[in-house]
Amino acid sequence: MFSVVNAGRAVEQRLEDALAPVGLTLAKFGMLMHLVEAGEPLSLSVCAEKMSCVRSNITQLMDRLEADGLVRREVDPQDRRAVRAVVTRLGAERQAAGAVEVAKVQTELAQTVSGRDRGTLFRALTAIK
Amino acid sequence: MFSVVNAGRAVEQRLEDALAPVGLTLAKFGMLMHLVEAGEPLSLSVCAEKMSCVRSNITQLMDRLEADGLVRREVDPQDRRAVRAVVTRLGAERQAAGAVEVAKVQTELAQTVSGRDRGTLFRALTAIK
DNA sequence: TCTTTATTATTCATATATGAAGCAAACGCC
DNA sequence: GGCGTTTGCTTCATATATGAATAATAAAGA
Repeated sequence: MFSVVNAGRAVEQRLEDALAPVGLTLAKFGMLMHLVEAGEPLSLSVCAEKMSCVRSNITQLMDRLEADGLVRREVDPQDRRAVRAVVTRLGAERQAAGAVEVAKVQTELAQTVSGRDRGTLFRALTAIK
Repeated sequence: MFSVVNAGRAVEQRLEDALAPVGLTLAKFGMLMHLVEAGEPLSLSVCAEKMSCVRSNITQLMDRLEADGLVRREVDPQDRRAVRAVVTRLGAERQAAGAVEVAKVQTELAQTVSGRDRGTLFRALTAIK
């Protein structure tokens, strides 16, 4: 049980280390990734769902992303309560650079686990909820 | 890769949920567990090693544990720079109660993963560093 | 011995995360 | 239309974590 927790933290740390030179954290990269994937501005509520976290966390994350110039807040004209996150040009570039680093980590980790075990691992881990 | 991170977080959350009714968090329980296991006061540096974290984190964790009355700070007479953490009676009781809850989670999780897969899972996960 | 270096803990700034409380806007219903 | 309820976001308090800077003490070396 603790090996699952430890492995999770180890992978997170490796991702953080890989993203740091690009100027991203795992949280920032994750948010940008979802936004780029969506291809359109997302309301902060939707962002919270995608990131599986509470909204107040997104408020703060957006503050930091906005301070970095990677995202812009935009009021939804249809629903004036809603705020939508728009990825800036710089944000998209940074996300792409981060994706390259993340892919490298993925490749490295793939070598740690044999191909035969990978399926078992994936099935077992996704069964944990 | 992300399945490892997600599974790790899911297990952490289950442990947090299981420990909450006892009045513990995972960090607090982990620290108490190491102290009880050691059977003697540990310096904060040693605590940081056991918890695999930075010392300033332990300073804060001890502040909270001390505020809860679960641990006491004691100056080491041999080395007046050092501070040792002593588990209180209440701390030991709380740790024992927490251990029961953690064991329950362990049992639940064991049922999620078939016996045959468990070995593979453990080997693969502990290989990730 | 006296000075330099290393170790120990704390403090501070910051990042990430949660949950409760609050405000503003939209929605439903009468 | 007006009123209560829900929704969307922010703010605040708190927990966990890191890393840099600092103070106090110990250890090593000239």
